[in-house]
Amino acid sequence: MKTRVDAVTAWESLFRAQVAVMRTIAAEFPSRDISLNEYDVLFNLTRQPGRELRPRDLNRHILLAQPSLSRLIDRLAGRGYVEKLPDPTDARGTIIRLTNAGFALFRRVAVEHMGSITARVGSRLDDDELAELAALCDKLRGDA
Amino acid sequence: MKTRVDAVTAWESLFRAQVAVMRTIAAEFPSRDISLNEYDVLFNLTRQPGRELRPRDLNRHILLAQPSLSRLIDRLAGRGYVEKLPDPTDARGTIIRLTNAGFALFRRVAVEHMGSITARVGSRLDDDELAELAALCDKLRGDA
DNA sequence: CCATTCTCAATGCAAACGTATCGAAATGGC
DNA sequence: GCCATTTCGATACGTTTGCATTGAGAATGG
Repeated sequence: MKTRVDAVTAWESLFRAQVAVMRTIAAEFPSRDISLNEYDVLFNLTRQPGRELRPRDLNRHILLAQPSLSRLIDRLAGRGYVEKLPDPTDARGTIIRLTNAGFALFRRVAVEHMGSITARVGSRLDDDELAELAALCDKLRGDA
Repeated sequence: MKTRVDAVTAWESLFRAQVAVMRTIAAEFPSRDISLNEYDVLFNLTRQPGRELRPRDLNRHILLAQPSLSRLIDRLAGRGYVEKLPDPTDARGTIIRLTNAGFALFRRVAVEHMGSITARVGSRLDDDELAELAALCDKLRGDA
């Protein structure tokens, strides 16, 4: 069956490309104040209205086990980059909100980080290819 | 500048797709004898003539720091899945060779693992899209 | 030919991770 | 309303990871 092989091949290519790009980007990642996973949490918070999200929802976007994310959030909170608020609609839950300090840190890091991405990704593919790649990956993710 | 934004967007899409697919695949990953990273090492060894490779070369394909890979290999060797041989052409180097037991384990795990990939990846994209995605990712990786 | 520099793999150590588990609160059936 | 089940986030504990460094051998160049 042809599709079986193609699916595995496509995943293999995507995975290796991710490894190759991630290696460059991680090596160039700025700031000793924050790790890539921590940055990713800040990034996801900036994309939400009010810059806040419950851990459970954050966890859907981030490749970390729930306890790991829980501790990562505690570390960010300890440094003042996020704050933990009680969820009025669910007494079990917590709301993680990006602080001004966290947003400032994000913006400072994001500029340089996006420069790395642009240099590494933008140099290999042209605009049409980038758009095509994004469309295929969005379809593959299937959150649409 | 349009390309800057597109490159970042494309990387974001690729990265999130990787997270989404990896989460499914990792959850379904078979066998408690081996982790995904360990499987990846075995996989890369099977792709080489003689099923052997030096740690340095393995490291290019795998997203792990050199000391982490070094210890991962030791663990695999301790369980008999790979063997460490002296490199006749470089007395510093070691050659990591997949054992028969390692190859048998790989094949046993690979069948089920590729089933997960096919189910998750193959169900969202058709054959043409899979081929297109693979081509773009290969170009992005740029090992060519 | 020797000194300097570089590369390969291993080790010490602290930080971060995953699995298993827990308490508390929400949900769903009866 | 009540008990069983599920969900949310936190904690315990062993494992894995990365950074810094080391030692040994290869390459360079004067």
